[in-house]
Amino acid sequence: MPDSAAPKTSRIQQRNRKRILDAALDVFSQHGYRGATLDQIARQAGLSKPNILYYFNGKEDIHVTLLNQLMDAWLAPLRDIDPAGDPLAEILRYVHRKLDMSREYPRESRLFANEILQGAPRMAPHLESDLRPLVDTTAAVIDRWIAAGKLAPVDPRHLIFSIWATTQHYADFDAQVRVLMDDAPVHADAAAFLETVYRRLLTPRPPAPGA
Amino acid sequence: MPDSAAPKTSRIQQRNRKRILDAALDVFSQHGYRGATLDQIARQAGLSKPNILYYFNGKEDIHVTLLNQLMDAWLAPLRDIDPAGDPLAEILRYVHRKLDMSREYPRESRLFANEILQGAPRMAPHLESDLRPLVDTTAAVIDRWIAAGKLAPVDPRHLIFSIWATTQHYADFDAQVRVLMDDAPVHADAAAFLETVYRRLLTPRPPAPGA
DNA sequence: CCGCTTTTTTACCATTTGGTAAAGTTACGA
DNA sequence: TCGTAACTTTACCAAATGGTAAAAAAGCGG
Repeated sequence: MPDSAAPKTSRIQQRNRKRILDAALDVFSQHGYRGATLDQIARQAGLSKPNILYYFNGKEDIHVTLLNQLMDAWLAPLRDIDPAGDPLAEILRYVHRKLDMSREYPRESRLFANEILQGAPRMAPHLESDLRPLVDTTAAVIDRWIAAGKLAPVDPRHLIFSIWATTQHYADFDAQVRVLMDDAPVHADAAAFLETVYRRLLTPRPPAPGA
Repeated sequence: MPDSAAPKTSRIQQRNRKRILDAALDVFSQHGYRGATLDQIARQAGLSKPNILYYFNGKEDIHVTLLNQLMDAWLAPLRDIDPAGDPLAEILRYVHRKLDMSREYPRESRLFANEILQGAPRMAPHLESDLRPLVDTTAAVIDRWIAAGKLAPVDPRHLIFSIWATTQHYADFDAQVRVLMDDAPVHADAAAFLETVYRRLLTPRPPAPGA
């Protein structure tokens, strides 16, 4: 019976693992992997350090668990682009979802940013195995939309990069944005701005008549 | 004679300070402030740790020196936007210069990215005193251009953010870009893409005839 | 209520890290 | 070439950090 064994995770185990991961998300996203300490995570989680090491095999284990767990949620909006939908609407919806995630999950955004900034030492395999195929198929979808004249021609991969960059900027560089935008409705304005950017960029225009 | 004293910095002092700062740029940009160690910097610089502390007052001193020193170079392209020039050309030139800097000075880009990501603890004063006024005046220039009908209307601050985000992305998220763009001419393609983006976004179009 | 498993705490430890003291070495002007 | 100031090295620390051992304390099915 290697399969249907008893429920491996007790109530208390589930609660504490969740607490630890939430605290770790706070600390890792703020200080990066090497800057975060188990003591900080323990304090934030309201547990002792050895107790944390009862639930996880070490600092790296916590970090990797977080990364794996978040990867899916992070890529969901890209996965949800519907090849059968209206091209411009699909892209704009994607932009807005990514921007919303920047606002609602800034810790997750910064965790990834930190990891990529340092060369993705603990995430490279996932980029290759999860992200890359997803980007490949999405780029192919966009290329088909362009070929069908439904979108103005652009490089689909750089388009995706620009969407990531512009939306995540509001989470990752929040400290800077905040200095430059004292109490303006940043998120709403950003949404309007990005809507304009991608609408003007992608709206197909009829070929100039002539020749 | 508090002013025209003897040359404070000997040849050897200049050389070693430069070595240390260059090594520190390597290490800080790769691991972030807390992740960097004096031993790493020392090894990279080819000096002993105490010798490094002969030239700088401590780890933080090195970091702050780097940040201050780079701030100017980093903001130069923004400062060079000419209010009397052709609006679209000025913006596009700015975009290309920023993109070039991403390629030629990725360490500097990552150093700043790390600092901002962690809340700009050692740079907040500079953001307030240097960056903010510069962005304010640049935004005013762009607003005037828009009012004069030389650019399509957009929020100038979010425009600046988007330029920063899209150009620095290629340095800061290089690890990700590299996974997704195996041996394509990333920089050239990015330049063409961004040219298209900002040209389509900012080219003023005559108001639709009607009413 | 008992006995066994799961969870938590207490008390440590080895290594790393930023930093210092002080002795030694080198450069260089008089 | 000699003396002094600039520079470098050797030998250390104290604190912080990731991690462990083992005892104590809860939980919990019977």
